[in-house]
Amino acid sequence: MAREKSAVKPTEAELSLLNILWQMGPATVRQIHEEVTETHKTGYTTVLKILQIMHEKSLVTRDETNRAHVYAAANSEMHTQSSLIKDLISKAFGGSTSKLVMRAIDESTSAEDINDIRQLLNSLEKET
Amino acid sequence: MAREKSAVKPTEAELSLLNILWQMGPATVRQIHEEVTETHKTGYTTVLKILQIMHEKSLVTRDETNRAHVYAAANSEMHTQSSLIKDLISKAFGGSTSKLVMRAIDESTSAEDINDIRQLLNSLEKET
DNA sequence: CAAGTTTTACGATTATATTCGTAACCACTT
DNA sequence: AAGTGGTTACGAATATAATCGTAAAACTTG
Repeated sequence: MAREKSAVKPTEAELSLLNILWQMGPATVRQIHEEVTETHKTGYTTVLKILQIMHEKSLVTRDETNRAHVYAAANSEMHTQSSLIKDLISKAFGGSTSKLVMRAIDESTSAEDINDIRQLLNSLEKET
Repeated sequence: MAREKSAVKPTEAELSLLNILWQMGPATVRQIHEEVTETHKTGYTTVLKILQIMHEKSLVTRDETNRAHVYAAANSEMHTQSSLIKDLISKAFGGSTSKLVMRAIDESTSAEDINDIRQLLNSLEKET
């Protein structure tokens, strides 16, 4: 059995590019660079290099049909978020989801957020 | 104005030592090494070095009264957990706490965890 | 086609993280 | 005082991450 989906954790720089890809959809290096450089000045080839590395790690797919390759996130935002949370829960919360949630919700959490969460819980209303 | 409490994010190795310190309380390198090596074989001087670096970063305090220095976590587990969550929320959840919580709670979350969270929400029952 | 532009490929550099070997240092024992 | 064992200090080696310069390749246009 081959290891296809080894859980690769994106680095910070990689995650920032993934955020852009999730927002924009498939994009060229130029498009991605223009977007990322809005908030964080960085060189074009830096972005290119990181995308190439992400491709090696299978964090992104690459369409080489045209000269300007088109990159796309290999995994959904949801999927990646879930794995990042699971990672944090195991490394800093002794594996307890409720501890993480309790720590996440503090005095600064907005009323809307709290209502959103309450509705989510209601939707899980099974027995017990 | 000096920067005393610059938000220093512990690395993975550092976090694993902090977990031990939170669990054991102040401890010597030897005690920490014995504990960490239970689950992850590593050299004594490796642990020592990491603790020295953490001391430079002010992640731990060091009592040099006795020959075997006694290290202690500089910040509480709660405080560190909060800052790690805030970091993740900003880097992977567009700043939305509720998105993180919703992603944290999934079908695999235990009934106990869900009840814990529900009770937490109830305790926040203000107006709104 | 020649010149200029855009893009990819690749390697070098720098920074940070992790690991460990060696030596110096200190305390205790004999 | 010499030896023994536990401790810290320090630097080196390795690994990973992030950045960018240079050049070759691919296309565009005059």
